[in-house]
Amino acid sequence: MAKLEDIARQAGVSTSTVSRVVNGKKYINSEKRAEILKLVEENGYIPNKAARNMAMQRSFTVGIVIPDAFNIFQRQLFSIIERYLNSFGYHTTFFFVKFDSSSEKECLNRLKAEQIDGVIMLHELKYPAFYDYAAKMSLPVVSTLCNSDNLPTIKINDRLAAAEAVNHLLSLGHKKINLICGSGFSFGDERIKGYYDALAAAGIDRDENRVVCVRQYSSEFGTYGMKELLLRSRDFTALFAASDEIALGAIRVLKDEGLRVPEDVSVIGFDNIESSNYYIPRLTTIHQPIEEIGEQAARSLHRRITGGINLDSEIIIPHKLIIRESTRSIVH
Amino acid sequence: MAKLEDIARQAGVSTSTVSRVVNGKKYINSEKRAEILKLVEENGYIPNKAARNMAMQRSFTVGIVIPDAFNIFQRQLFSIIERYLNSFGYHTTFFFVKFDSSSEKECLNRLKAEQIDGVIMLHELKYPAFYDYAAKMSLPVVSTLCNSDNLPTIKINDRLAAAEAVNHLLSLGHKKINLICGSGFSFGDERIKGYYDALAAAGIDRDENRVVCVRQYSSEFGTYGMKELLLRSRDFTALFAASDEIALGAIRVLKDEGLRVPEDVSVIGFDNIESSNYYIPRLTTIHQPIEEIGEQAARSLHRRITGGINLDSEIIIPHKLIIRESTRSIVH
DNA sequence: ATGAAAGCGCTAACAT
DNA sequence: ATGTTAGCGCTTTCAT
Repeated sequence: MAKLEDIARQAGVSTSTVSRVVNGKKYINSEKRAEILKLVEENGYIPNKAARNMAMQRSFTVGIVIPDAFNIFQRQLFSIIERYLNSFGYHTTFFFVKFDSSSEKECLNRLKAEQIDGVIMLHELKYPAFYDYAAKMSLPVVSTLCNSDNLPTIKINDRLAAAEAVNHLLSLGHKKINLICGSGFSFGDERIKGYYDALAAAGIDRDENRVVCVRQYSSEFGTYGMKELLLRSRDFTALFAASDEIALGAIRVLKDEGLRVPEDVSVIGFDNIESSNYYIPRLTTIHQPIEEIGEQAARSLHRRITGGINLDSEIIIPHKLIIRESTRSIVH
Repeated sequence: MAKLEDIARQAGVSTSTVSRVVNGKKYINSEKRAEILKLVEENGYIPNKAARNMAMQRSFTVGIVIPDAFNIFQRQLFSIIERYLNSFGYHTTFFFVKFDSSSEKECLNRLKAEQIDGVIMLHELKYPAFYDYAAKMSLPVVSTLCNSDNLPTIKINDRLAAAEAVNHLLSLGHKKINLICGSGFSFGDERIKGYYDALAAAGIDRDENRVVCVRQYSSEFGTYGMKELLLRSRDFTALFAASDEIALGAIRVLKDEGLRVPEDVSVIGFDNIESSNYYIPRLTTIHQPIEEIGEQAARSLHRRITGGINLDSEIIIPHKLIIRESTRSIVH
């Protein structure tokens, strides 16, 4: 591969001059600049990233930390973030991390090895050393969807959104409302709180038998949750699922048990993944404005990296209730 | 951050010795080794990746090229590949590429900038310079799911699989079988061929009015395809969708038009994505053994990078017909 | 406006 | 078994 020196030799100038031209610095004779640019083009010259990283002590790349077992919604978000980061001039590197400490440690090691400019968390790491290191290096970190360690965060208000989902069910006349939630992320706890908030406001007693927590936010775990709930009691008319995928799994089980949605039980999901609009029945859900969340996350990190001032420590993106076919008025 | 030199100074040895220890080289005094390892641990020392890349002229990372607008199935595959590459000791970097030449060029530039060890293609680039460069640099490249430029490839036999899907429909008594296919990838063409193969073998005339091609393999585009087909004629009893996501979109439209699946029309998909088993009705489909495809792709690339000999230029992974609820015998 | 030279952190050939 | 030394390809201060 052609390198800076090759171009310099061909142009009869020093490597510094070529470097300046390539990096768009000022104070360059414009004829020389044109000549060098031409040579760069002809040779298909692209600067070596490792060398540049080394010299500049930074990498122009940001890390995205995501759970190894991520669901459709998270997958969608991370490619959106990637796109925006790119538009701000960053490369992206992904840190897939499992729910165990050796995996989290591995993640920290990569942070040390690569001289990353900043990181976006779609995952809540437990490993304190990670945050310590980031703090020590004053490495900008923002959190999105979830939040850990009081990082600056870009997300919807999960608690309010969950309450709104339950209020929708309540407004339809439902009183016996089950909840299947996922675990492992703080937004799960928030959604549970929102569920209880709405019920309390409606004067309905807290009943923990109506709540089940599953390990993942996937359809598979949705089926487990629903089966468990069915085992406990058949006396319910509505279900709030903490993700659309959980909802789809749950509806599947309901159907297999001879219960119709929405005739016998109303189901509301959360996220508004693409397929919820193609499901039968179309899923009523809470829309998370994923495009905007991704954009704000990338933008916020960019501001921090470039030393922006007056930064919000929390950006709340407005969610929205999407009423479709899986919920309806209770029949008395 | 601690660097090699710091450790060397503390241990009272040269940097080469520390380097040897860190890289697990032989011929080291075992006491010194222990001492150095202890220091490495205490200092939380992790080698700088850029420096190592530079010195070794390689990066221990492999690039994965994927379409910017990738569907659920491709997303699932790429995280599987990432996992296997990791187990072989590679880092992974993703090249999201759009269907335009500037994006493909950008992809080539990154290939030049980073000293990538090899690449796995989940996408078919048109840009010849990409392949030229890879050839010139003798950069190992393998293709999976799709195939371009006669790269070594790991995939199912799409043509046979499609024929098998159609044969399943045929065996159920269907004769008027529509096809919604996607475009942009060679496997789409293969599946169309397989569709015609099966029909021809059954003595059914080729009828291009039964075939529609959409731009993406998503549910959204599935709805477009189905609407178009419905516009042309209602005289059909079965549909072969070239992806599960297309199938879901199509079934949605069918249902909206008052056509029941499978009572009025049988639908078979392709891929066997997770949600096809939770859909209502559960989707009959062709299973692509995604885990195995990912593993073989990573393994094959690894062998090429490490200079393996006698490498297959094509690995065909066996697919499987999964019969569920969306297809049934025709009612006469 | 341009060049010379030092240095980023590591590896590896060579010497001992 | 270990140290010395010369790069890897780039950026950047310091001169001029």
